[in-house]
Amino acid sequence: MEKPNRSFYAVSGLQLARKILGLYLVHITDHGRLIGRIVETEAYMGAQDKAAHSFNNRRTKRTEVMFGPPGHAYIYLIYGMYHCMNIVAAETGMPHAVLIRALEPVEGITKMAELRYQKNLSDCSKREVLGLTNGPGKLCQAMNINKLNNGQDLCNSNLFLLKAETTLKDDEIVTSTRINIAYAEEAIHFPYRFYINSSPYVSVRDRKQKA
DNA sequence: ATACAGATCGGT
DNA sequence: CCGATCTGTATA
Repeated sequence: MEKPNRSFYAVSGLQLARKILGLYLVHITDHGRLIGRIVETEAYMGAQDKAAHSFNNRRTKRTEVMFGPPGHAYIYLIYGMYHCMNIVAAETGMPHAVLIRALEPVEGITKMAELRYQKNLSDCSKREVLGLTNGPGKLCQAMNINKLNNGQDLCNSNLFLLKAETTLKDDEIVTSTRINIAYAEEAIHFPYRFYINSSPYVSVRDRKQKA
């Protein structure tokens, strides 16, 4: 499997959100390789998107990475206790990003269980196994991703993507509105969330999904 | 210097 | 549904 190059990421947030579904997120840590397959994403479209931290080109210490070149990690602390990971999209100066909302655990699952629950994978219930990475905060905990990874270059660090062997068909993907953005006015209704319909690791399913 | 809300999660 | 927990951001 192959690592995407910089130009892979130099597309709009919407395009990238769809494009990275099914790809693998890899984190090489001191305790081994942690790998998950991306099964749910959300696009944040920068200046024009009221749900985005970079809405209206708000440029602060926190949002700065999103204004940089594509293919870097934007990671922030949410609610004082969890982290969320995004991948910066689009060209430099255009602060698009893609939030990774859910993974299917692939490698290092035992370690993920320790990081999430401080216990052995074999002692986890089925519910706990499904809860390993089915949410943006959960997957960061399981993958040992935190603010220290903010700004890392996915083209040149221990945190990166790998392309999948197979590509997904459009009818395997559900498009829906984004989660927990009630403050975002008209953007509440934008169809900027994507997930693999067959995956049991999706965080929230759409009530009336078409595909 | 102060106020306040948040791209979440787990327990009730 | 509620509370945890704390930083980023805006306002002054």
